[in-house]
Amino acid sequence: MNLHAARLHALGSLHNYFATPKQAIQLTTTSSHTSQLNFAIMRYSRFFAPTLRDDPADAEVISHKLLLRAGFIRRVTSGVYDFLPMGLRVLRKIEGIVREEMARAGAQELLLPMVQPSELWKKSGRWEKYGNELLRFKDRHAHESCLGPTHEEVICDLVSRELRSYKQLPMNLYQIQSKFRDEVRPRFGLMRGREFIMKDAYSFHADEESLQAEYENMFATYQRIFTRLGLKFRAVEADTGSIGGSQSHEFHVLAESGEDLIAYCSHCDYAANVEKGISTRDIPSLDDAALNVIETPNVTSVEDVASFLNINTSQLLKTLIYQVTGGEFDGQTVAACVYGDDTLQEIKLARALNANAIELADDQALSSLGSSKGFVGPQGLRCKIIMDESLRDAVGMVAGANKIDSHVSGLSIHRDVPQAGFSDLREVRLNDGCAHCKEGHIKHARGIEVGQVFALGQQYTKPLEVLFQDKNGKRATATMGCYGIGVSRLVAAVIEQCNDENGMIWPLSLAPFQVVIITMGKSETAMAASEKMYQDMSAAGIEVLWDDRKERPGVKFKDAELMGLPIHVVLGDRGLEADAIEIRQRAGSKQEVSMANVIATVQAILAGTS
RNA sequence: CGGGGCGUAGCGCAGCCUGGUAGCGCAUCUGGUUUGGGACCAGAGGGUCGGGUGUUCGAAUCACCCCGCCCCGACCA
Repeated sequence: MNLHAARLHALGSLHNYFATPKQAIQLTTTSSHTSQLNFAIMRYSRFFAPTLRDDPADAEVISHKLLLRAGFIRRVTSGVYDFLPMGLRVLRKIEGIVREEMARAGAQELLLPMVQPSELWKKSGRWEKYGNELLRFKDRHAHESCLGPTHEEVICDLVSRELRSYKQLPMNLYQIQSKFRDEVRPRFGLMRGREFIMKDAYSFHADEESLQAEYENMFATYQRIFTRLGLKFRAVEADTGSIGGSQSHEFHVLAESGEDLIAYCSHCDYAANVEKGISTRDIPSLDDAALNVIETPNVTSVEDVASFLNINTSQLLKTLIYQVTGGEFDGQTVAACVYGDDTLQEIKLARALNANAIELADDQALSSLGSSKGFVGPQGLRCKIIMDESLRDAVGMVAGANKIDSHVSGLSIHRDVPQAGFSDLREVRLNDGCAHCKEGHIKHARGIEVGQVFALGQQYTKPLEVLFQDKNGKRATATMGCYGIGVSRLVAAVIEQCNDENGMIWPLSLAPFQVVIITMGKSETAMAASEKMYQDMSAAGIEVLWDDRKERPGVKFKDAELMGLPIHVVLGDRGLEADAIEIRQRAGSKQEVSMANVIATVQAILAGTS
């Protein structure tokens, strides 16, 4: 039989397997372990899971290293990966849990296209606003399209065409699908890919209360999902970013390698992304004084000015000039001020200005404002000036004099910068006071963002005209929420939390296989006992991989541990003769049981009763 | 986009400075000895040295350009 014919034959068996499992089991029991292609038995010797002994040189974080080493993924190009069978199995497990919980929450699954026409994005205004992350292209008819980074436009288009009555609302539709975002800097393997798999849900409502209820429903659903995935996580208040809307929470898996910084209160349950978090700071009490110009030759940075004048950095006013793109101040420069010992949070500033993007202005822009780099102050600047709330009543401050080698002292915001606007601009600092409970102080943690929920309101439903007839027979615009989970990112996030020096450690709910049978040696008895064990376990509904390779024991143990398979059943002549079969758990423990008790023991472990 | 680094066999690397047509470990294949924690011996296969141009009798090596990848920053569901 040539290879092609063998494949057809094997596929025939596979077909039978799906049609009648029992029959397939009979088919496989008749086959010996010398058969060339047997798709029904998960034999490691035939399984596509190429493991590596060394860490690949271009992997930095542990999840990326382990995913590559264990043969779960391979890189195709920057930020784009193949999922090999092992990786796909984990991905499917995660998807399964997400699907179960979304179904429980009352959401319905559908599938939207990845290729989207520019028209919809122009309607929502994001064709211009979304930036370079949106991969745009033209088809053969020169029609502009993009790869979907998210699906608000498409879902609104669909729903707008089918929604008639308030009686159809609320509804929550979701999909699990590939997204493409042309990230500036993809990194860390599955953690920040350009193409990635996301569960995105969109809910539509007749009113705000209904949206609030669904927001809470999804919030609770996310908590259940991440709990079932065995993760240590935290829900935090979040900026709404390019998705927009009025309210948002992010769900973060706590991990050192996380790209996000989370601020949380030591006392109450307040937690927020630093992009959004608020806190209280000590306001220095300074005496009001007259404005006075002082010579500060070559002294430019906050630290240098403070030490030159022998004052605290909190007495200084830090003024930063930004070039704004989009919004009311499009194309203009804007000055932003915080206390000298604070950091300006640029996302907050962009948000306060309703800008698409902000960028620190260059020296030229400074001089055209009549100022000079290193000596910028707000007084007399001919541009929009926005200050952090904490500066509202500040007096006696030191600021740049907008003149080389000069600063001013005695600056009073009310008196000297009366036109200033105020907004929350400062980044929360470690040990700041908690603005919510007023008792605790701010602490920091690193997180991997794996989910986010948004109350969008009518931001998309208005421009895309998602309309319905309300109770009174009047036309109304639907209210919307959206809810995302980074499914492929979760694969990495779980590994970041669950690993040791030998490799991954999958929780039972996510493991690519629950059990691996490790056959020691190649004696006929060990092979036959292993194959029978494989059959019996499969029949008992256990997901099992049989390591039938002609490898030495150490190699098999190392690979099983690297791949993090939870239960290892070791079958060798020694154990078989003594009727003491070793069962090891990847998480640590091991025991020996008689052959007759192996399956019951494994089932007890799987049921969590052992 | 700014800064730094890298690109030589499937993986990890040496060779480059000082030009002479490629090497090591692991992996793979064959044979043998092994077999409860990444074995050993013998043999073999596999590389247009990221690509192009130039300098040169001769380029992995020197010069220039391009491409790709990684890290830090900027940016970002």
